[in-house]
Amino acid sequence: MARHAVLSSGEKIWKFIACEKSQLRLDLTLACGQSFRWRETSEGHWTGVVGGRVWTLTQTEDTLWYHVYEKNGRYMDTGDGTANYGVSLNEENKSQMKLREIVKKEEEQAVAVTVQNDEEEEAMLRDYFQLNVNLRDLYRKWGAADPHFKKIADIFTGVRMLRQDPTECLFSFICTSNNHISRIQGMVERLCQARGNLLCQLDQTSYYDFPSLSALADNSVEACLRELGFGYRARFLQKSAKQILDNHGPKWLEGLRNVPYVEARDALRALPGVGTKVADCVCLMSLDKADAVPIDTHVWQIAKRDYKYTTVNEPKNITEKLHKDIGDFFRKLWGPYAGWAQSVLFCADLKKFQKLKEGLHLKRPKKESKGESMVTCKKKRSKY
DNA sequence: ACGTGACCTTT
DNA sequence: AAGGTCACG
Repeated sequence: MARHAVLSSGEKIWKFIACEKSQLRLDLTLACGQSFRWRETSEGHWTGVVGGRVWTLTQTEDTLWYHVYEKNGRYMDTGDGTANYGVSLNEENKSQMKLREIVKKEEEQAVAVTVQNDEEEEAMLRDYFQLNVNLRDLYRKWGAADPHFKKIADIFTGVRMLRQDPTECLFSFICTSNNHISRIQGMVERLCQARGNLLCQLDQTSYYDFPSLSALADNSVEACLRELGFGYRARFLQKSAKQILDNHGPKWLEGLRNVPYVEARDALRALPGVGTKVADCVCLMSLDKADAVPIDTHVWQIAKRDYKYTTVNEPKNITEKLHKDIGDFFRKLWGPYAGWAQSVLFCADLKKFQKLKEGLHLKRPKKESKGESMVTCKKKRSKY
């Protein structure tokens, strides 16, 4: 059985893109809860599915290395040489000259196909990581406008917004309501396993594509997902898929990339299981709305704790008004890429990344947190 | 317009 | 209680 590629083994063909760690940190970007489909398959090596293909990524100081697997789980070599043999051998009547000519032409075609594949793969990664956006410049700008950001940013460099497939993003984030990351990861994995196409197997691990809208809209989906532990979200997923196909069509989600932020967000909110927060996540992470700032309980905590964000009559839960006000607050502070900046602070607040903060002296004393994924916010005594 | 509780399941 | 949403008053 095929194995996961490892850079140090040297036996595999790795391709690469020049990319500094200030522009991209795989460990932070792929594990901060934007996408739920990446796993660290060996140290510093991340394997996941993008664009219907299985990839392993790793990086050195100024290089992003990538490997794409064949659908059957074998490594992609220099092209499909095997497929060409039969054609040549069948031409028994050809002279040696003619045969050589054909073989040469086929080789050239194979090379051309390989080059074309390489270019396509690089383009896919550049698109997925949005490498045309200069993250270091953005950090500089955010840091200049916001001292707290600057303090965090020196450690949490390279946290970059992915440009995810809108269908995967929407249906993954419908799963996030009232939920935590570790469970969401398992649910999304089971969703792909149950309704997505098998792409390849590596080291006993099967990789599946994210299910299509029509696969998700199938009537059997709700019961199936309830069996798989999705709870009340099972119905939201099936109903949203059906509603999109019935009311808009299969290309609709992608089309929202060319629609203004608020309009796209409101369109998404019409779907079952999609409220303001989920809609903002989909806008930011898959629909090119860099100024969408998803406000969840943790971002609210961050706003209160680190930005002394206060409200006259503080509600128990996040209200629609609070969504807008906190969003506007951060958009004013960080500018048109506010959603990207927010994701840096969100990432820095994840419990699994707290060890990176050692040496950074925070105002608040360290306290053992019972929270699963986030640092709990210490309540202000004066308020009670 | 807000405030509240139910909703599935797991830690 | 977990990265909310929906249906009520």
